Amino acid sequence: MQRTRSQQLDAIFAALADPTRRAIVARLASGEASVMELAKPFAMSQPAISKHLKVLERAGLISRGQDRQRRPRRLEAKRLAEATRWLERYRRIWEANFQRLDALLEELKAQERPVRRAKGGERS
Amino acid sequence: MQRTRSQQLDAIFAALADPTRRAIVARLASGEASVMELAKPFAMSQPAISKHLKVLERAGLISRGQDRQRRPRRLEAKRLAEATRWLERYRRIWEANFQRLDALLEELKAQERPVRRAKGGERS
DNA sequence: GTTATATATAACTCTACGGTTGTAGAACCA
DNA sequence: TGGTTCTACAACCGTAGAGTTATATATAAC
Repeated sequence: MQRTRSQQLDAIFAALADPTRRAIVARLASGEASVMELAKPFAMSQPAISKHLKVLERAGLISRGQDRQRRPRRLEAKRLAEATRWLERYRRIWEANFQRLDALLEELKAQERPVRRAKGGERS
Repeated sequence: MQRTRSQQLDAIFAALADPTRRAIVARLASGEASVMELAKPFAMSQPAISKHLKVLERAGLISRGQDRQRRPRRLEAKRLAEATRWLERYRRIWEANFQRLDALLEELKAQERPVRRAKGGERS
């Protein structure tokens, strides 16, 4: 059902907005693990963990392997990178603007010209 | 009420898991804006936008200024950086492990020694 | 075959979220 | 003063999320 890029980001960020799921990601960063192994550290039922894994999987953050009855999960770094890219982008833009703003304020201060915004509310 | 670092990450990622809020962040990356200005592009009531702004604010991603009746919002790049740091961390670790795994597989293949996992399930 | 282990699914509860409308309050304008 | 503009708040509704227990499926072991 072809998800848009925006829907992908929805899924990725939503998946990471839960401490249990972030802990799972952290755990998987040091190697693949079965559902049981992943469940062990948490005071939570196995189905609950399976649900969390499903969320992470739908977000593309992890994938399922196969080893006998086990279905070990592993990280998919691509999607982590995708989220990172989104964040980095706006952080950079904003930081650039911040420096521009600094420069602008210096300029205005030098000119001693107070600015009153017009009703139309034009944005730079 | 002193939020833990984990709760902060909860709030940040949850805030970014909504397309409207990401669009608002994108908009604010190019300069501060009033609630009305932020609401304009969306087919959504003003209170809805105010709610979204509250979510972003609770996550520390934006802050409120004051200009007459307006309460212009601006980005707080610090928190974007915080989320980025979390993501980067596990992406890097995993990528490092991925390369180690490659090396390990080469090694195993060279030795032609099939490994059967013992019952205890020790993790490397 | 039976039994055990590992995982997934179903059905349910409870709460949080994203939207609505209506209204209140604060700052400006005439 | 009265009216307009901008924002916030309250109450409500529908749906999705995170957990539960119970059960089903799949692979393995005996």
